[in-house]
Amino acid sequence: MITEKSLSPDMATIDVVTVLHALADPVRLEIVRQLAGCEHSGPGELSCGQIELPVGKSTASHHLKTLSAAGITSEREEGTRKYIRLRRKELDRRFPGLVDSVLAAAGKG
Amino acid sequence: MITEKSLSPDMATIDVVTVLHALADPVRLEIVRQLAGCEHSGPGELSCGQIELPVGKSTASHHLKTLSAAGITSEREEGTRKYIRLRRKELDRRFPGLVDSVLAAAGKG
DNA sequence: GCTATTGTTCGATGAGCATCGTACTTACTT
DNA sequence: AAGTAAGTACGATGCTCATCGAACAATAGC
Repeated sequence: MITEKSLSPDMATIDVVTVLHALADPVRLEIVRQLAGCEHSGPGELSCGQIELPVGKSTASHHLKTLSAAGITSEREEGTRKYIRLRRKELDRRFPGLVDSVLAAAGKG
Repeated sequence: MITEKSLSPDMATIDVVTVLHALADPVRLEIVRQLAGCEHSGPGELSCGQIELPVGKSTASHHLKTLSAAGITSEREEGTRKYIRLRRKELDRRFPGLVDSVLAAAGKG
């Protein structure tokens, strides 16, 4: 069975401070990096388990919820798995250059 | 007397997460906005008192210290006043496009 | 010298949050 | 049906931090 759960907030209502706060965490930034990395070399989405993080499952779940609530990611359920992807297009339209510059910045040691 | 106190951290050592965290606060974002606003229509710097904020003096002082410690601003003392400015050039060189995109994003309701 | 003015420091307070482990739910597999 | 795999929910814990007011320090001006 394939369910579509679209709890992602409307882009027009999304606050910059919320986005910045969501990105201002090492674990969440790493999630975004991995999601961006699979955008052009994969299906553009990852299941929770495919994202490799230095924290436990429940903590990862918390961070993924934070990113989704901030409007940065969208989620899609399929069976027991949940697939996450960057809301790249919408983000770029609302906050031009933000994601790109943050990703470039995150790429630096 | 004119003192130069350069407590600003070296740009090369500055962490993206720290910068994002510093920007992820309404008050600090407003400070950055006002500093950016006076860059090309003024001396490029503001004293603490010239920055209008909806918080008390001690809180403003705390936020200014946070921005400086994150490498986003530099400070210059002159008498009893302290003048703050954006470290724009250095930031742009280390994190290209970041400040611009954040400022543009912050300009949206 | 006295008095504003400017900004910092300190202690307290209250809220938010990153983390963990355990228990639970749902779905897939055999 | 029984077991396993994938995530979520919950309660607890401890840290960080935004905020305030009051006291302090340093300088400028009269």
